[in-house]
Amino acid sequence: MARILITSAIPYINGIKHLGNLVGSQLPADLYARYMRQRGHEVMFICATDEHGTPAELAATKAGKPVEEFCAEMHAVQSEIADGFRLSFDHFGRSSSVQNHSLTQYFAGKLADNGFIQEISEKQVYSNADGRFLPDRYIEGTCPNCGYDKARGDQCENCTKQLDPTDLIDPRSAVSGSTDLEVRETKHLYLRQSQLKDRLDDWINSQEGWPVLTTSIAKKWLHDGDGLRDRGITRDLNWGVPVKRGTDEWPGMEGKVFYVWFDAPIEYIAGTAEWAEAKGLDDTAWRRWWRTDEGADDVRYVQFMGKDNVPFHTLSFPATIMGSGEPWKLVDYIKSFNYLNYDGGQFSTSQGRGVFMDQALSILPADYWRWWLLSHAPENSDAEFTWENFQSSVNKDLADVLGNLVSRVTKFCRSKFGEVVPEGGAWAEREAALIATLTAKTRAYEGFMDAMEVRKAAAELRSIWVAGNEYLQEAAPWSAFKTDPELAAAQIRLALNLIRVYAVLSRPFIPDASAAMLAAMGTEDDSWPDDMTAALSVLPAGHAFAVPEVLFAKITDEQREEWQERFSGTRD
RNA sequence: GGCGGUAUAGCUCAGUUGGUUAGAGCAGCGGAAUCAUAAUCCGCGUGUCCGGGGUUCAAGUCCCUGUACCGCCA
Repeated sequence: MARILITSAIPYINGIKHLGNLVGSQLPADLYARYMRQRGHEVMFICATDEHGTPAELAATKAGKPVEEFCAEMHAVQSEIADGFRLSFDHFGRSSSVQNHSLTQYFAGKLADNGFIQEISEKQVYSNADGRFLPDRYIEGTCPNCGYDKARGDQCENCTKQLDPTDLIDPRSAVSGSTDLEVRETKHLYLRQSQLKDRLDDWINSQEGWPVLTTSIAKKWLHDGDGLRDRGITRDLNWGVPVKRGTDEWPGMEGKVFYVWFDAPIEYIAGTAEWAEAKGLDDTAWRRWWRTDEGADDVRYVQFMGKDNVPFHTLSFPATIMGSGEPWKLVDYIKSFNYLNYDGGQFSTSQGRGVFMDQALSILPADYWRWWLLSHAPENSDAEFTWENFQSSVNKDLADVLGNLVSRVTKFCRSKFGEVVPEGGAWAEREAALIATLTAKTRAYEGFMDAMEVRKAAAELRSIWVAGNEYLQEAAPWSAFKTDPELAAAQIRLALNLIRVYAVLSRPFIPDASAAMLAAMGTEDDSWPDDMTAALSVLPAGHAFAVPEVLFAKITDEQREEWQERFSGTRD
């Protein structure tokens, strides 16, 4: 039994995430966590909301609420939706937790002690009307290059020229529209990542089998231009982790907070601490997952994220860990994903384009989405969601291949033998051949799941379902019943057991249907089929079962067209 | 502009360190069966592997170059 620590990139608090966000981190992480638990490993699966930063403050203002209240509400909303998708987090934390405050301050202190923090004075735009410094992209004005009047302080969206806020003509606050702006001198802390460049480079190069997407992005940032740059880790904001050096005040940093990207990954650790507190456990309970000198030396740590998050997880966060000079657990494997597009374009949170998590659950059960998203996960390149593809995949795979198999077996048995596993007869060559096939396919499936080859695992699982239909078609118990009822009984006894095996194997992908299948079979035996022959004998003759409701209703053309129309525009 | 990714059957995609007649699912066509959510099973693919060069006994698979689309640029 191994110990596996799994984290999913933490979603930003500012609103409900879309399906592209889900498939890029939380969902594959959940697949892996569920699978590893089923295989008997000790799993710690942590996720959280990423709550700090300017967008959260502005969203709270727009909602007319204090930012703390806004975040608490949105955390509850996101938590409920995660439950709806059956995301099996051991803990769904918050980056605004007291644990994260103290750990973030702790790491900053250690980094400063070891010389990896530098104080730099810089000039930033301050808005008197808003009473705050404005990040570059919250300053608007006329582009000096093309004359576009809604250019942002970081870049003109019209002519794509990179800008400095001070370049803008007639600059104004994007928050209030005020032109009462001034440039002020302010001091910030920088993480000297450049000092750790060689260590990071060696570490990345020593990794075997990481996705190309992960290493290529990391190397680009390490070697592009002047190499890895230092990054500012503080901001002039109210909402965030106050800048402290460990537990001490940090002279000159009064009223400032750590920048969101610095405290967010630390929340993986803090979230585990939150888990311990919620469970009423002491610090040793979470430290054994994170301190290699306190029991974490045998932990395998796997992170899941979309490609936009790769730089932080391959460089910035490891720099924080390494720079601390302490034996905190570094990630062992980074599984990264490309983007999921929506019907010819991008999913867009700001434009409300695509299907959002709450909307998805309002029209179909979680299993439909889980199956489609995972079996089409954007592993090797960007993938695309279309309603036609979704409808045909779900109908064919779930309703026809799996759902119908359960139906035909249970209903046939009920009509010929009643709702109990029939007795009599014996397996023959055909059954031996099926067991050999299922054994080989199950081993292949395990291999793909171990390797986090999500699409391939889904394809293999599907082929395992298909093997059941192939067997039934060949064995044809409906024919055998007429001439040799004992043989038909043996075949159906196997087929009923097959349903239980399928429930177990399918659970990481479609947990609700899996539970329904086990319930219908009247068993709580969810042991993994290490030995297929034994696994297909778990339900003995005489065991009662029930014919379940239709597991997966098909998506009709009318539904598809309606949803296609409903989600084509923008969200309210 | 710089960097990165992707371009394979009508559609969605696999193709390991270069090596037998380039594969899968879906859709389509033909057939079997009738237990089942008209579900299942079997059979059927002459694809300039984006274009053009090159390396090699051998390239979808490596190198150069062109084109298209996508993303990132702290």
